[in-house]
Amino acid sequence: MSTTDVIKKTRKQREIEQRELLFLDVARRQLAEVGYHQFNMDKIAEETEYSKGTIYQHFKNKEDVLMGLASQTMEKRASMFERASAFRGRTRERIIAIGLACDLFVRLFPEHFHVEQILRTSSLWERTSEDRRSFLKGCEFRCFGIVTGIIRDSISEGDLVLPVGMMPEELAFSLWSMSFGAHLIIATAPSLEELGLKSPHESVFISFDKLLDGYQWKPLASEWDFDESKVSILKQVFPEEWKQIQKKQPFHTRATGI
Amino acid sequence: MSTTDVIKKTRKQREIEQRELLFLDVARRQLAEVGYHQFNMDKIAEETEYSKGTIYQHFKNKEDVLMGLASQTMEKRASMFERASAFRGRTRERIIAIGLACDLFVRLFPEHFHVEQILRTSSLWERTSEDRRSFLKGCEFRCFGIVTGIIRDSISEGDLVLPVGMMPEELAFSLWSMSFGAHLIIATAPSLEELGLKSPHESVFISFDKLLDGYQWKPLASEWDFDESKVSILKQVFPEEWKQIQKKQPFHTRATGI
DNA sequence: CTGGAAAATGACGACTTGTCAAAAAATGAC
DNA sequence: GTCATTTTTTGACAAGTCGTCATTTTCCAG
Repeated sequence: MSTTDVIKKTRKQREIEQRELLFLDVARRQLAEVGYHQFNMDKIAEETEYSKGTIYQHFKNKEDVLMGLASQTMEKRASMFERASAFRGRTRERIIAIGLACDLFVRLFPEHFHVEQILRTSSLWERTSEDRRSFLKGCEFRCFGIVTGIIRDSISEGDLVLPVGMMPEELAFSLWSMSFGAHLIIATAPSLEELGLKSPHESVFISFDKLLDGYQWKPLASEWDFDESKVSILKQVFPEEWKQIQKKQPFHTRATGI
Repeated sequence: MSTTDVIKKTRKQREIEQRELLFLDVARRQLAEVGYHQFNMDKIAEETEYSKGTIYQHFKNKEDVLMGLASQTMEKRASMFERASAFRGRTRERIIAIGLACDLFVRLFPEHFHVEQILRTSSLWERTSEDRRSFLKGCEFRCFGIVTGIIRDSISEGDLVLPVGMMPEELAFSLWSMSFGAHLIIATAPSLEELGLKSPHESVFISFDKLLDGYQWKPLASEWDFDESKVSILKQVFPEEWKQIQKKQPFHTRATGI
């Protein structure tokens, strides 16, 4: 009896988890298709062929659905950061790997990045469960911790000396700001072309390099071929993503030859 | 007759403009008070004591009201950029003046910055009039043009040499990314404190300096006291704003003595 | 089969947006 | 000052959305 109980319970639970994934999948696609303002619960109910009430058993409210999407999104980002950080090389290469992860993330999964934007602007946090809130905070912590970890490594390996009184977190914050700001502007500026920017994604890497040079993070750009490093990183830790992005729009660097 | 016509017409027009300002003032305050999701037309109608229909004579729809707010916001930012750019000093000081303008802008007028966030994330652009769209684009152009102008000046004065093939616009884009990204994260990250960031606004300036050092924008941070420059800039071009910000939360730099 | 528990449903109240026919106000000719 | 005409303002209303909850359906142990 206890065994059947357990089996049935887990089967039921699996069904429920399965369904939650279905809801989120459909929600993500619809969000991408119709946009934030047309996005509504009735459409999700219709497409999944469940009633609205059933959706509301999974999610407290509409914002909670978005928080569910955000959870998947941040999980994905964190896992990409972890892979990037695991690259075997100089610390500056590893931080570039993080930059590459960010680039791949926004270009391969624009829907995910869109969810991150919504997460930042709308006040979803107040209307969601504590569980989801803390999960999301955890992902942010993970990402941030990976970056500060690389920075700490670079200091202990003698590649980097921070200005007096400056904490690794502050540098991590700069990198975060630059990457996030750039990608956000790329995704939302009415017309970067008109402003004279042909390939903003490349610009991000250049400025990234200049910022690291500014901090004197060794080896400096003049002492090392980081374009080659990028290829190594792509081969080693993002082979799948590399293939995918080459179908979409390849990287423009000397080393990749394009 | 023609004269009375003109007088009456302008009086009426003045009334209408006046009313539009009233609507926007109330809208801005309510947006700040209740947030984006509680923000609605009925409340504006109630507080201004006009009917909803009258508001809809001024604005195509709710998004258009937000675009109206955004217009004022961007106008304000552009005017602050213009003042900053007029600072008489080295080109690197002038670009720091822009950074200072950004900092003052977000700290003194958080509601304005909030509108900019909404402008970027929600898709307001599609549902507004061509007039407002082009006005806003114009403001963005103005701001961007001021920054590229300073960069061009720095090149012609020999303070800066861009990497081969790099356009001034790309550097402007980096600065924009960093500033916007940092302020956005500050305004929306659930808890920067927990991540170990005590004074993120200062960090922005430090990274700004490092980025400029990375580009070898002369004079380098090691060759010049830019904290002193900041005080000069505040005195010269932002005296009013400086007073205001000192009431709220003063700057933390060596030169201001805090 | 069956009775009671668990899950699913969708009609409904509350609220918002944007419209438009009707009411009110302004205008100007006499 | 009056009144016909134009302009402006109004708010009731249709349409659409969120989130609830009484009712119905499904499930399953005995």
